[in-house]
Amino acid sequence: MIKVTLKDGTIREVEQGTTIAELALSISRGLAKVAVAGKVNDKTKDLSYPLTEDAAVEIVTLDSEEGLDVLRHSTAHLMAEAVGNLFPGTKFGIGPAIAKGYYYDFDSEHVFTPEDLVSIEKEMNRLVKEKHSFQRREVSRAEALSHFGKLGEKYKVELIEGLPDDATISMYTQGNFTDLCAGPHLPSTANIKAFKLMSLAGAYWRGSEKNKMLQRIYGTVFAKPADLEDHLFKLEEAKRRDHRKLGLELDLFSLHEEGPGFPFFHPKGMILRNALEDFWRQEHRRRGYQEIKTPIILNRSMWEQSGHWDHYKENMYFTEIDDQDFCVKPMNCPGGMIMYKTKMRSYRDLPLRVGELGLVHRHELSGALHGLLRVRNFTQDDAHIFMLPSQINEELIGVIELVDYFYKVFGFEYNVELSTRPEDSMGSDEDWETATKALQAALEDKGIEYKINPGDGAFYGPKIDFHVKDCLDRTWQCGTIQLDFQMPEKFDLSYIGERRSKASPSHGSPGCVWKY
RNA sequence: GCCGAUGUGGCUCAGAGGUAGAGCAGCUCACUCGUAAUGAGCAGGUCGUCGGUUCGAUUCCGACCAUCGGCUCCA
Repeated sequence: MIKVTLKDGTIREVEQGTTIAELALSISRGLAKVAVAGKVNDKTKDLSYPLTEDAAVEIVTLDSEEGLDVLRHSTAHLMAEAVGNLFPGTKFGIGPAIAKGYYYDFDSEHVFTPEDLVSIEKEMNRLVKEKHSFQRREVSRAEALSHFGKLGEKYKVELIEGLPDDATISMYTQGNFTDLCAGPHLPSTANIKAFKLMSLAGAYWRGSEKNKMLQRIYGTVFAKPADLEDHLFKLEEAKRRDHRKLGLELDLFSLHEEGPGFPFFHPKGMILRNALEDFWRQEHRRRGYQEIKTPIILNRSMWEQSGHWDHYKENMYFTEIDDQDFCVKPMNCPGGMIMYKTKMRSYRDLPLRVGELGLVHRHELSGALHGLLRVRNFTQDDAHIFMLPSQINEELIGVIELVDYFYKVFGFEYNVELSTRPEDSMGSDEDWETATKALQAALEDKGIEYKINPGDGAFYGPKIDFHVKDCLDRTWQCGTIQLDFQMPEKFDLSYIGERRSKASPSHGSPGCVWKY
């Protein structure tokens, strides 16, 4: 007999080899019915997993996000099987569970159409009726490679090769479809009761535009039909709240072929903008910010000095004045640097908090444009904080609180990422290290959960990115807090220190708490 | 940029190889009924752009432009 500690803390004695499904049944019939997987010492396992030693076990049900993830992932496999049946020769990419559903990437000669989704859905229904069980099998690396190698599943082979040496490699089979997968899965396809295929999209293998573009099919799935309907209804409701639709109906703004990504603000839209700006000014004034305005066009040599010419050129627009090259600003910081240098600064002046509502232009990829959320010009409510090294932490925390305050006022949900040094960047490793640590420290002091986004920092410094959610739960990178030691150095900024020594201030650039 | 879809009057959409319609909005007149749409009438489109096929294209083909859904939420 072994001892199993349940979620509520009770300890149960069961025979060695008892599966999680049997354990669930021994607890209650109702629980066994909704159980989809188990967690053994915090590791998710199939219901068929036999318990061999004392452990903490939790039954995962469809009432939880974890349970739904199992359902979603299994449905992805189901869809892959259907696609494989209908379109022989299809190669399989990955098919993870995502929020509210799942997707699967396929490499197929056949170009999928919306009509195909209907037939794939039918095939899925057929497979559900056949009640195929999901069978797990653990295999050696060599066996896995040979299995998928023989089938010409090059993406699977690539995945296997990328697995860590000590990884347990497992494959799941249902019906005549076998996939490389860590699991866990539902006991059977029969447990999939409420799904719908949603859309088709192109997606680069592993998200890199250097790789081949695969065809992605998105699907959604829920525990029961009522939940699915509820979700579809909410999607419809969200569409009605799409800012692009509202912008048109309420006569707030418009977009035109004459200027893709360059929005026109109408009188009513300006009323909103002005109200936002009033609020922005009020809150910044309260926090010790002064306001400036710097030019939209500055000469090339300045952009060479700032590093933009070398690191940001592909996103910039250019013009010529009196036979000299000029650039349209993609960022406000260099203007702020020039402003700083207009007079001698003392350490007593620091921190110097300066805000700017600056109109910036950036060349975004045509396919990325989206209403007012991804545009080619926008007013960025930028700020430049010039500060002593000793003031960094406090200032960063102040900015984090400011961003949080603004988002809370408008009811935005957001998540936070820490973006680190990109390949194409400038400055010493030490500076990057210091700056990244400082941002990290500020986040940790505030107790904010964040995830690291490697290589996505600005070319001159790491940043904290705030991703806000839209009505369809899509996230958009909005606010960002950057800490850079590069600009002050490039522009030779200085202040007179306590001992009359000259030193270079640090520059924090809390860009766009919002942008519009 | 890449994959797929779409592109018809201000808006929402229908339509077919032979030179285009509906509703709403707009304008005029009447009604005055008070808070999303009363009646009658009028006006409004080189059917995204440019080429090609054809006796003829907005409808077929191609290119381009724009818009929409996506482009790691990692086996």
